[in-house]
Amino acid sequence: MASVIDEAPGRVTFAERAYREIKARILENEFPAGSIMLEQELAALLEMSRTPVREALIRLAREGMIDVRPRHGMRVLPVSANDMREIYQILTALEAEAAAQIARDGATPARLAELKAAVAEMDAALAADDLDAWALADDHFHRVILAFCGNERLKAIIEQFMDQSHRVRKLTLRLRPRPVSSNDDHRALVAAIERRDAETAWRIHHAHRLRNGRMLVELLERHGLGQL
Amino acid sequence: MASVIDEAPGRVTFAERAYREIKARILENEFPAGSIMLEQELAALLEMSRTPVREALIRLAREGMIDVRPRHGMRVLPVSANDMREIYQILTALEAEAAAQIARDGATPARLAELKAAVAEMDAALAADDLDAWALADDHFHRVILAFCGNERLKAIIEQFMDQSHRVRKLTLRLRPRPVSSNDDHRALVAAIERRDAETAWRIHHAHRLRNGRMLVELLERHGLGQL
DNA sequence: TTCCCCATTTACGTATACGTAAAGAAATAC
DNA sequence: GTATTTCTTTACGTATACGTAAATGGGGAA
Repeated sequence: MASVIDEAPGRVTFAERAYREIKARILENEFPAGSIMLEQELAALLEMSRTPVREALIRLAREGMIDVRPRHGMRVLPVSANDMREIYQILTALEAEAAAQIARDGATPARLAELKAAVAEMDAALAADDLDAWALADDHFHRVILAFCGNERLKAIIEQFMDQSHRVRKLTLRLRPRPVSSNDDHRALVAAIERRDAETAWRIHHAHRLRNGRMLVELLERHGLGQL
Repeated sequence: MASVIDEAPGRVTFAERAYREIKARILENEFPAGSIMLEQELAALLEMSRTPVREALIRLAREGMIDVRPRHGMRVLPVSANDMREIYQILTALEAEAAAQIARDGATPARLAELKAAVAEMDAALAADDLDAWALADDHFHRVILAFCGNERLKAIIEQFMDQSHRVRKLTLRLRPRPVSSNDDHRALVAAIERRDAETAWRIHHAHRLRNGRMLVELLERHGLGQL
C-alpha cells in the first residue's frame, strides 16, 4: 500500500517541517478555525527560529488555509459555505478531467487492480460501519486517480483543494447519510475507465463531486459550522 | 478600462515588490528560460536584502516558474511541450467552468457590454493587423471572464496558469495563423452567456482552449522552443 | 462616565550574522 | 594525461538583531 503517494525524499528542511507540522495541526483541527498564533509562538512550539516558520506561513497563506495580518498573527481560516462552494466547483471540474484522462489513456491491468482494490476497501469499511476507515479509503481512491492522471500540475492543485476541504469532510462525516452512492459512483467510474469510455468517466465523476459538494455546502449552511 | 483587474491596495512590502519584479522579468523573457541567478544577485539588483528575495523565490517556485536548487541559484524553468499540455488541460477545464458559471448566473447589461467591448477590441486589433494589441485584448477578455465568474479561488488559479503560459503565447504569437477563430469563439461565448445557455458556453470555451492548447503544444514541438 | 490623545509595548518586515555542506580548484598519485 | 583526494570558496538555511508602525492602555478633558 501507499505505493504511489509518497514524495521524493530530499533533505527535509526546517521550513518544510514547519509547513508540514502546522498544516497537519490545522487539518486535524488541533488548530481550529479562528485560532490565532504569533510567529514567535509557533517558532517556540516547533523549536526553531522565526525564519523557517515565516516561510511556512507564506505557503499556507497562499494555499488559503490561514490569513496572516500584519500585527495580529496568523489566523486559521474557517471554511464557510461559500468557500466550500468555490472549492468544490474547482475540484469538480478538475477531478472529472483527471478521470476522463485516465479513461482516454487506458489503465494498465495493475492500475485497474489498484483502483478496484481501493473500491473494495471502501466497501469493506462501509460493510463494517467504520466511517473513519471509509473516509480514509475514499481519500485513497481519489489519490490513486490523481496518481494515474499523468498531469503533475493537475495532481498538485487537486491535492491542495482536497486538503482545504479535509477539515469540513472530517467534521461532517457523521452528519451525512451513509455514503453508499459514493461507492457506487467509484465502481461505475472504474468500469468506465476499464472500457476506456472517457465521456462517461467524466460525467460520473463530475456528478459525484457535484453532488458531494452540494451536500457539504448544505450541511455547512444548516449546521452553521465554519463561522467565526 | 482596467475596471476590474486591479488588486486591493495595501502597503506594498519588499517581498511583494521582489515577487512582482522578478515575475515580470520572467514573463517578458528578460530572464529567459534557463537563466540562473543567485539570491545575492537578485537582492543587489532589487536593492534589498536576501530575506524578501527568498520569500519571493519561494512563491515563484511554488507556482512553477523557477526551480531553486540549493547552491546553484534559482533557474528560470523552460516551458516544454509537456508542461504546456499540462497547463492547458487545467486551463481548459477551469475556464470552461468559469464561462458556464457566468451563463448560469446571467450577466448584467453592464457586464455584457464589457464583454462585448472586449471582443470589439480584439476585432479592431485584428482588422488593424496589430498582433500585439490583439494579444492584449485577448488577455483582457479572458480576465473579464474571470472577474465575472464569482469564484475568487477559480480566478486566482486560472490567472496563475495564464501567467505560466504567457511566455509561450508571446513567443509564438507570430508563428501561429491569424487568430480569427478566437474572435469568433469569444463572440459565440458572449452570445451563449447572453441567452444564459451554460451548456453551450461551456462547450464553446472548452473547445476554444482545447484547440489553442493543442496548437501551442504543436508549435513547441515543431520549433523546439522551451528546450534548455 | 465617555471620548480622545499620547506613551508604551510589541510583532512583524527587513537586514545582517553565522555555520555548514556542497561545488570547484589544486595538487598529488598513478 | 587521468584519476583521486584534499583544500578553499561560497551560497544557502537558519538564527538573530533592529527599526518601525500598529495596537493597547492609561490619563486627562469634557
